[in-house]
Amino acid sequence: MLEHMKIASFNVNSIRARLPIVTKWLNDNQVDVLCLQETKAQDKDFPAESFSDIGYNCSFKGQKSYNGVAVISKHKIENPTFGLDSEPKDEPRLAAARIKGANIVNTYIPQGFEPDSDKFQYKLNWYDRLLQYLDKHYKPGDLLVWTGDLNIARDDRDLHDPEKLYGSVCYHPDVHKALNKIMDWGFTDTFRMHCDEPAKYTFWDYRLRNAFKRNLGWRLDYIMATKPLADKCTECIIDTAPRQLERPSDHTPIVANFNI
DNA sequence: ATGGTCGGCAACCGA
Repeated sequence: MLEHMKIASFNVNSIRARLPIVTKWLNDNQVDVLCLQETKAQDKDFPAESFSDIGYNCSFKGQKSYNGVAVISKHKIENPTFGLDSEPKDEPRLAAARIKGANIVNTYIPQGFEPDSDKFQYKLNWYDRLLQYLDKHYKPGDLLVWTGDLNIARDDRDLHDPEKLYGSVCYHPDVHKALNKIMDWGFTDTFRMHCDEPAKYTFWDYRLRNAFKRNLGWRLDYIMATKPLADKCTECIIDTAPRQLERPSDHTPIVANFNI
């Protein structure tokens, strides 16, 4: 591990549409690792050269139109892998790697559509399969970061209207149960280590008028760490600076700093 | 406000 390691997560909603925002953000912030979700590009179309030009390596898995994950790193990306162990593997939803001795699992978890749909059952099942995956490949005592767009707001502080939205696919007792099973395996929510305030969001729906300005948002993006790493987490912040630029994503980055 | 806006990609799907 480095003496100092900054890890970030950003759902970009198309890496090609957001390339100027992402490269500017990397130049400004110089994080060690940036995990991306919803890159929405096939591998042949991923702009890897734009990252190597500014000193970053990348590992990515995409598909046409939907999903897609990437790990962007200043350091060597060791043993990059994609997807869950069981079928369907959903490779464009999970990227894992080892960087400077830290294990990284970057996920774009299914949104779930509606509570009574097959897609919601698929989301719940995805969480179960992710727990099996984590338990097979890692131990709670490992240096492990699980990050990404988890498509869940954890509690009333994490969404703008918890009463109205309770029971919707990203704020539902079943997804809370599924996420808490993984948290109980051995993760700490690094943002909540440092901030217990409500209304700190990482996502604002494009479909709500002036959602960002009115702060009608959700906290859906997380940096979870196992105890050995969480003990070293000195800071975790949500960076809304990219929201001020042209054509922002509907999400904004979250960044955690770890000191050895 | 039971609406609304994005991105991909070429008619709608997904969020």
